[in-house]
Amino acid sequence: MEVKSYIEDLSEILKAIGHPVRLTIVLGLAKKNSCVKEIWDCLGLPQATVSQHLSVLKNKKIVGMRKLGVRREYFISNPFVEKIVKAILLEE
Amino acid sequence: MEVKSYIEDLSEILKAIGHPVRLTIVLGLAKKNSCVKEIWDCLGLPQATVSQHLSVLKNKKIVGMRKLGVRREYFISNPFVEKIVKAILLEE
DNA sequence: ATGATATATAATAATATTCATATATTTGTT
DNA sequence: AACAAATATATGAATATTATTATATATCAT
Repeated sequence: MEVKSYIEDLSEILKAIGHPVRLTIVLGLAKKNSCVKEIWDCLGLPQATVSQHLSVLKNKKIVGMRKLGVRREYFISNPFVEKIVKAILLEE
Repeated sequence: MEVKSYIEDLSEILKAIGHPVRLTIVLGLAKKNSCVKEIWDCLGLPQATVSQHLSVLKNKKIVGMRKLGVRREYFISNPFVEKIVKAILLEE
């Protein structure tokens, strides 16, 4: 099991949200928790693409997931990312 | 000349600092403006590697540069990145 | 002008990321 | 049990990133 430094962890988080689709997903989740279908309907992207990006975010513990029947509801679960999101939303 | 959306610009910035070496450089610059030699002495990395990473940061307008004789002094020039750096330094 | 120091750039091989397509799983409904 | 809907995973080709090595440029001192 690999051990990562604080800097490595942080840079992986920044890199994960440093992708236009994933950043859009995260900013969207900041406004409203959503299931996959809502996200790809909204972004006009293939379902698999959205699932793949969500999976990246989930692996880095940036988002969490709740099962609601067949649906999966995603939400931001990382306080540092929430801070960044707030900084972005203030800038707009 | 390519036109980029706000989200694309932001995600490129996050991606640029989402690399362990570049994040280390940026966090270091937040404490003290430095020239290239100080940075690679300090990080134990080849000079070319540091120059290349600085060049990535410069292209994204994350850092600026001042000539001081043979030396080049780098400094953070992006307010959004400064906000993120502050958020990180508060977390430690 | 020559040499030394600091930095930048070019070229490239190794590696990682991305997106699309196809397929598999899971859950609810009939 | 069979089907449909929502989501996840596997595979692979195209592309991008990374680190290394070698070379080039710029500035200062002699």
